[in-house]
Formats: sequence, structure tokens, C-alpha cells
Amino acid sequence: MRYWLMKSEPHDVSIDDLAARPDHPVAWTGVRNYQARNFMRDQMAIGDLALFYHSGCKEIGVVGVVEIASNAYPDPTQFIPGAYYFDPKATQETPRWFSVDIRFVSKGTLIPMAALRAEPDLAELRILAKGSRLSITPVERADFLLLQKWLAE
DNA sequence: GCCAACGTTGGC
DNA sequence: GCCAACGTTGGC
Repeated sequence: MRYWLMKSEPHDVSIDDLAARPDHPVAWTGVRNYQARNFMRDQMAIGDLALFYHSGCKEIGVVGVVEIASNAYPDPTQFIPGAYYFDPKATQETPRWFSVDIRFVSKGTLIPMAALRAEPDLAELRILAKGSRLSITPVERADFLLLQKWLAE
């Protein structure tokens, strides 16, 4: 079992959106970065847990936990001509992009980015690296457990 | 809205 | 395979 951090812009999908429908897995579509895709396709497994992180908004930081609820499957949005995430180079036979379903686990008290930076034990968090833009990053188990504890406080 | 950092594209 | 140009990301 692995641990992850998944970024989302809350005006797109927020932790509250997920919490509002806790029994409905949400398809995580629109990932168009090869590294993030490879994490989903090659390493994510059902039951993995991910810190849910709000970016591109006023209150940036970790806001909750979600569970990976499916194996990776071809992202359907790549096949829809005219759609924002359409990819003309993708075919049904050789899809380029993948999705997983995620399911709400818990919402906690916001852990702002400044608090992440202030904690020496979290120094290796990929999200804190200069210029880091990956929307899906692996997280060490110890880091995950620490942040899960903070979320519950 | 700015801008640094990064990823992708495409001409050569 | 290099690398300049371009587009995107994301914190501020």
C-alpha cells in the first residue's frame, strides 16, 4: 500500500464536493502530465490513501484524505473531440492518459503550506520542492501519518 | 496579474 | 538529439 498527495483546485473539485457525496467515487480525469500519469497507471492500487491538497486558491494546503477506489483506466476525456482534454494523438487502442477513481475518506482542519514548510520532518515532501508542479506525488508513510494526525486536530 | 520554473513541441 | 520557443502551473 502506498501513500500519495493529490492536488486539486477547489473551484474545480474541492474536498467539500467530495464530502457531499461520500459514497460516490469520483473519476480523476484530466491529468496530462506523464509523470503523474505513470504514478496512476503503474503504482497506484485500490486502497491506497492520498492527502487531498487545495491549490490555486486562497487557502492553500492539505484539507483531507481520499482513497484510491479503482485501478487505472483510460481517461475518457481524451477521446472526446472538442472537449478541453481531447488528445488527437490518443486512440482507443493506444490511450495516452489514464484516470483513477477516488473516494472521500475524511476532511480535516486545513494544514496551510506555511505549516508544511515549517516542519523539518516534512522537508522531503515533493510538493515543497522548488518549482514542483506535479499534481500527483508519492508521500512517505511517516509523512502521511503525521499529516493525517494534524488533520484530525 | 506577475513571474519563476517546468514540460512539451518542433525545426534543424 | 539538441535547444529555442512556447504554453502551463501555481504561489504570491
